[in-house]
Amino acid sequence: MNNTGIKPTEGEMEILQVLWGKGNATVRDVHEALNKKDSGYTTTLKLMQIMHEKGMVERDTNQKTHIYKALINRDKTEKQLVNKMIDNVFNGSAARLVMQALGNHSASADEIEEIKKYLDGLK
Amino acid sequence: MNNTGIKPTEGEMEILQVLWGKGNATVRDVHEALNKKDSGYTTTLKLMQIMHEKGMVERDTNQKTHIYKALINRDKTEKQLVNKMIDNVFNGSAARLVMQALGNHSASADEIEEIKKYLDGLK
DNA sequence: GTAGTTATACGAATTATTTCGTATTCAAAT
DNA sequence: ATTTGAATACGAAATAATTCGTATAACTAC
Repeated sequence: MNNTGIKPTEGEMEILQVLWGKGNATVRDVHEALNKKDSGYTTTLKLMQIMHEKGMVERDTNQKTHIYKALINRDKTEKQLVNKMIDNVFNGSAARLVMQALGNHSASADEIEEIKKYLDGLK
Repeated sequence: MNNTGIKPTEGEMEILQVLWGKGNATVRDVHEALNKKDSGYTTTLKLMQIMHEKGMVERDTNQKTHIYKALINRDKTEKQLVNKMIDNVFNGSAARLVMQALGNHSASADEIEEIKKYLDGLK
């Protein structure tokens, strides 16, 4: 298999988020999308360069301004992080994670409906 | 409010896991519970000492062998980490996290039933 | 009481991650 | 052509996290 064991750091996740959303983006695009007051442009640049070294992203360097694109798979990465959390925080219980995710804040009635439908599909 | 903003590291989470499970534990208890082939006893010790400095755990030092106990709240900590992941990985959608958690990891039929009951309760 | 085992304390090395400063290059506008 | 602005490259500092080595104290058993 391919990207087993790749574990993006928190900063890398933020960037991947943007790349997955936009498809393609320049460093400036990304830097502005995450409007961090706390860190500068070259920080974002450096991070993206490191991600490139790691093979997480590819870039088109034909123009002066490089265009970046995520190389690692969104779904796989999400699954990996969720699994890690299930192990690391919830002792292996997916159910406990789910309840924690729903019991607390952001689950709207719509979302809950959606999830129920999804569950019915699983059975 | 009390522990807002406390963010256990990964190593700390593993230890908290054990402490929450057992209630009380010595360093050796913890070290053996997480049987890491890759790091030694004093590493676990040091981590737990640091957690003590940070106020995450308390300890009874009356005996030679100290007894540790988690001070920070399990539920709060879990919620905090889950919320962070919802933001950081799932762009704010709890539903997406839930589906990722169920679609992949071994959510058993029992677990799914449990979750559905839980959802009905929420409505 | 001496040897052996098991604790804690704690400084320091190692590794990972983030951040920035500065040099340089390129393009556009004057 | 020269200035100006925006881009990359890259070393290196700053910060955070983990790991270990070694000193020392305490308990156990001979």
